[in-house]
Amino acid sequence: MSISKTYSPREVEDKWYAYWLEQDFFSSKPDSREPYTIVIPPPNVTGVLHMGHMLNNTIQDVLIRRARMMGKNACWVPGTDHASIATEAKVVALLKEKGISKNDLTREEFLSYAFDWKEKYGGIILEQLKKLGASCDWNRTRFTMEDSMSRAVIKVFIDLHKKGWIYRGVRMVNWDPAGMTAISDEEVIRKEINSKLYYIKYRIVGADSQSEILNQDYLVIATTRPETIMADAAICVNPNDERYKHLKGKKAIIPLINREIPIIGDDYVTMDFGTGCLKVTPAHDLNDYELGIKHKLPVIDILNDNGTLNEKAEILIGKDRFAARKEIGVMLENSNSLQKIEDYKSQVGFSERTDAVIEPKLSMQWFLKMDKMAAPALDYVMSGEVKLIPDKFKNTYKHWMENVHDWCISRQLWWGQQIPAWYLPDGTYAVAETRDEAWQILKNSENNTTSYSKEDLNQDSDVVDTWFSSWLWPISVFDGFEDPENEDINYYYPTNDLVTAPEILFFWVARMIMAGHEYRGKAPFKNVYLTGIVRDKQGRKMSKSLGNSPDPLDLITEFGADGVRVGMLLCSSAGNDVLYDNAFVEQGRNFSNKIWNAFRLLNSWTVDKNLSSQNELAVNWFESKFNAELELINQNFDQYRISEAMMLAYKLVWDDFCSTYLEMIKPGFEEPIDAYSYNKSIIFFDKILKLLHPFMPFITEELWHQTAERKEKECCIVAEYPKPEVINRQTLDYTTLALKVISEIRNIRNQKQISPKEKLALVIPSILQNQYSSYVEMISKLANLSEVKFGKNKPEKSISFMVGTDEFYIPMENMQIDTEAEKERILKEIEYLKGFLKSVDVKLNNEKFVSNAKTEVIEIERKKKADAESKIKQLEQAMEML
RNA sequence: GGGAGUUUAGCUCAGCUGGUUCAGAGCAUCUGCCUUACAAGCAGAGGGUCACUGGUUCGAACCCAGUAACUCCCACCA
Repeated sequence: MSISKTYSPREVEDKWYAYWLEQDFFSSKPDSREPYTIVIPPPNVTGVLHMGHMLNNTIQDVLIRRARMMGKNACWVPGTDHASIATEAKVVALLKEKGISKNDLTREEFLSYAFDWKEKYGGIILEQLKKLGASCDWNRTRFTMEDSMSRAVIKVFIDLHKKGWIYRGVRMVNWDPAGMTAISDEEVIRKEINSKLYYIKYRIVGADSQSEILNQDYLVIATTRPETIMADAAICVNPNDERYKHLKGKKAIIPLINREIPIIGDDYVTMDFGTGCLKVTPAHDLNDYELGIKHKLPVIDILNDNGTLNEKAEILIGKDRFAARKEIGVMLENSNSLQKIEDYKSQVGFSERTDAVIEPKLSMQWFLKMDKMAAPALDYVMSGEVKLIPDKFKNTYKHWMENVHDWCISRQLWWGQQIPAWYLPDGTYAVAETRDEAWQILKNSENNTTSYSKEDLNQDSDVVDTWFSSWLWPISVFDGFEDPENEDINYYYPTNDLVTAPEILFFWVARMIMAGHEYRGKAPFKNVYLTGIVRDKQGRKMSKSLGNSPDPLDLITEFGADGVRVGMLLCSSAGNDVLYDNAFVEQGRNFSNKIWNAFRLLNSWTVDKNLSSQNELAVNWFESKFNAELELINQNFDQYRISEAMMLAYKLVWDDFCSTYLEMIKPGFEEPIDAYSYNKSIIFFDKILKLLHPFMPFITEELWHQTAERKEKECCIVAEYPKPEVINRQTLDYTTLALKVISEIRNIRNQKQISPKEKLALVIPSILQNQYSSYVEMISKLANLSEVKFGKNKPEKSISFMVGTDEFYIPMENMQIDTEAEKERILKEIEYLKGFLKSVDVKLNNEKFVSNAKTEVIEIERKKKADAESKIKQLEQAMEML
């Protein structure tokens, strides 16, 4: 049977994924084993897989598969997030295409459309994860808006309200005019924008308009938002500002609408910024709002929820705020109220979900007090009970937790958990799960409800922030709210590792810790592995809009899931951004191919049972090598240096197993191999497959079944992860030196342009006879030698090379030896060594060094000196011979 | 404006407690090879003033101070 020269992943991947599912290998139930649990950061239900997911989920799958093989009860809980703003926006857009406006629908109708849509397109991303090989327990798939999880959200809301941590209040919120909802501070992305600073003249009431001194006639105010002048409530100057002292108590007139406003003083105003005059617009700026409260100014809100101007603006009613800004500029110009326009850079907030410019807006919202919850959540991380990997994020975390703001949790949307607050027409309200309970609460309260009936109650039309459901995720996926003592939650909680992006450290990670502490008394996980952001070669974040992101599924088709996984791991150390390049994935594919071909070689051998066992040295060496590397790999895993662990495995397989071990034992063309070597090699390969399985699940499973007859259910995915065994350090050291000798000989071949086919001879210094006698065969084979001798002197016609402090010779009787070149090479070497020796001598002659340095260090220096001297001596002898 | 981080080979990054695993790895590059597992390969080789300037030390990529560039987070200067 001939096997393809290249590995073709496609059928292999589908076949094994289906088989794993069929055998139920991913599913987990509580038992006596130690649990190892990961909850997936739930992707948006409407999302499609992007490179960030690939990285994130590859890491999770590596961790979970390794834990499974190490005998733990591995449970990876998948699911999706309802992502209220993003999903609602998509549904609204879809309805719009059908000619349906959200405003024309009832809440129920809209939600029914939304659920239909979710049923149809939701969860595509989970199907995509399967292509990557994700070994989630799909029976446990959850959705943040399914009934039971929603009930948990409502329960928590009511509980926190009872505790007095949830409150309702008028606040300046970040209003997203595109999403038509308030969003939290964390969802606002600030960007520096090139804008214009408009210098607008406000006439002063009572000033002599004929006055020759223009400056007394009007004030000039610098603003980036001229469209809000109609909402001005005052003009504010610094009371210490000499320029404006005379204006105290006077009034100014808003241009265009000619409304009078007072001129007030407050030292909030910086004198040297702009003109030193500030227009106070309480409805549209947070500072102005606070200034307005202090000076009891009216709030004039001139904007509709969608960002257009309303009738209070008096002019430009119905125009969008940005259109209005332009028009006002022109209008001010025409009415001679504009002094000048300057270019200006300012920080503007954008909605994370819709990218609309945020409008500060006063509105009634629900808030969650954060101070009480933040304190313990900070402790978990600072004490190391929850470890952030890498720990540089500790600082950022601390800073945020110490300056945390109350969390605006209400959203003016329909897609989400509706806030369990019930209002009477007079504005009194109760927080309760049902209308009946709310009615009971209100009846029992001191409020007078006699004039109302239960039917007069209206539920708050807002929903809670999506994060208000996802912060419960590690508990709610195990039904820990509805049934706090159930078997699952007690077994799986707290989970082990969380793998997520640093971007949502506060949105999500910090809040999960808060919820975990509040409702389980324990943080929800022990380690948080923070991946970087996947960027393109130029360092730009990969995004759909830039079109710089490859489609992960295309990559999987082209390079195989294993190749893509390896590629992602190769370019990603924890917490560092990933500069993605297809070259990494290619490297991953090539690695798959390498493993495939190692198998082809093993598979091609015929075993001769009558042959005595050979290659014992090679076998012993690789055994030790494997164990030594396995130890290192495990150490790296323990430190979550997964990329490093991957690279070590890569080198072990490619360099040590393929390039070295297999070449050592490979029989000649069409010759059989002895049973000992063959069986050992199969055992090694088997271990290698297991070692690689967490990184490359598909190819390893495939080959695992090809290398031996396997019983039903006997699969690599559930095989026991190799354990480090005996390491013979001497074998490792001696072999390393022998390999060095081989490499030197090959190098000389290259330099002297001697064909690898031409056999050479080698003279090994006789003092090394003990060390090298068992290596003669191996060296001869790998360096293609005809004869190896032990000797004291340099053969007359020969080339020499050094390994360590020993000089080896390759006799070259038939070859032309360029004596001059050889001399020159040796001289150069001697010169270098002498320089080196000098620097060592300086050190050793330095009394301070000898008296201060550790004895080991001094010993090392002495050895360096001795080695260098011995090398020089040998080289000088060689010179004489020439 | 405040804070954190980064800067080591052409690229991506290791380098742990200051000293032989100290200047490393992978990729890329160059040279020679279609050698009966693999050209998605094999065998070799060449790449670095460890951002810069000082300091501490017998000894600094590593510790300290300053400078520069970049990145991220936080923040209400119109």
